[in-house]
Amino acid sequence: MPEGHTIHRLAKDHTPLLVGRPVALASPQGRFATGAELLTGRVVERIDPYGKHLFYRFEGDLLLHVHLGLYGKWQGGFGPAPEPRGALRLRMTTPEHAWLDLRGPTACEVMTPPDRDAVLARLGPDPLRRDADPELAWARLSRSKRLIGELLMDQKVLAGIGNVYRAELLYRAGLSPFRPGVQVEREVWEPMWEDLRVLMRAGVRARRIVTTERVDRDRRSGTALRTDAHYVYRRHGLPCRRCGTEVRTQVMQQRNLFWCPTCQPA
DNA sequence: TAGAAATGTTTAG
DNA sequence: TAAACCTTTCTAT
Repeated sequence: MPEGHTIHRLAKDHTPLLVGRPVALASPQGRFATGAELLTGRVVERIDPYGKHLFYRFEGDLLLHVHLGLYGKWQGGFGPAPEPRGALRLRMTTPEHAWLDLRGPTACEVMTPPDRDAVLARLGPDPLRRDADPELAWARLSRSKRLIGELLMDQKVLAGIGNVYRAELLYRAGLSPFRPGVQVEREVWEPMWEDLRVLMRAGVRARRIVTTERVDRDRRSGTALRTDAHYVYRRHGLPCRRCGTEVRTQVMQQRNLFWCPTCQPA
């Protein structure tokens, strides 16, 4: 689930539930017990998504920082919350009887504004944010000898992109993951940035990553085909949707990379 | 029941 | 570069 589109979706979903309300926090698992106690009863002032990070600002200049990591998950509902099962890091409840459960995050911690600024300082522009400066990404990308497939995963270059968007963005651009950043032309990169914004915004709306035209069509007709959502991601060994060449995979930047050697020539 | 994998990041060596 | 960490889910035995 959690690339940047998920984080922005969560901020949109949680804002009407939490902002302006005093929230009760509990940590049935116990690992966030102290933080939950510190924040309980405070009003949530706003929720800011940035890359893969979520910041819930509480009154009193305190922030709840959440990073879902690889398998963190939020679930929620209205009415009586279910009996806590398994490892439940955090449960938030509102006076209106909305509840939100957080499991498995990499980060769930209380922060001060300077702490948050330190986190933001490590992030490049987030394509989903209006205030994103694409020149910053270009500056870091175009001066690096590292491979474009590595650079796209670096949150200091671009914040919010993950392994699915990396593979799909490169495929749609017809660009080899093995091209060094310094050898990516500006005329190639600029449309990629725009495409990434389009894809990630679509991901926020659809609540999942959809990069293929076929799925766009199917969604319009109300019959989304889950298996057709991607061009290359996790399609290792299957024929490329456009040319039929076998999609390849190899670990790059600690994650499985997928690409079509014909559509993305080295 | 065990093991692997998953849309991620940090720390150790 | 490798390992650790957080949790769930699916597959194999």
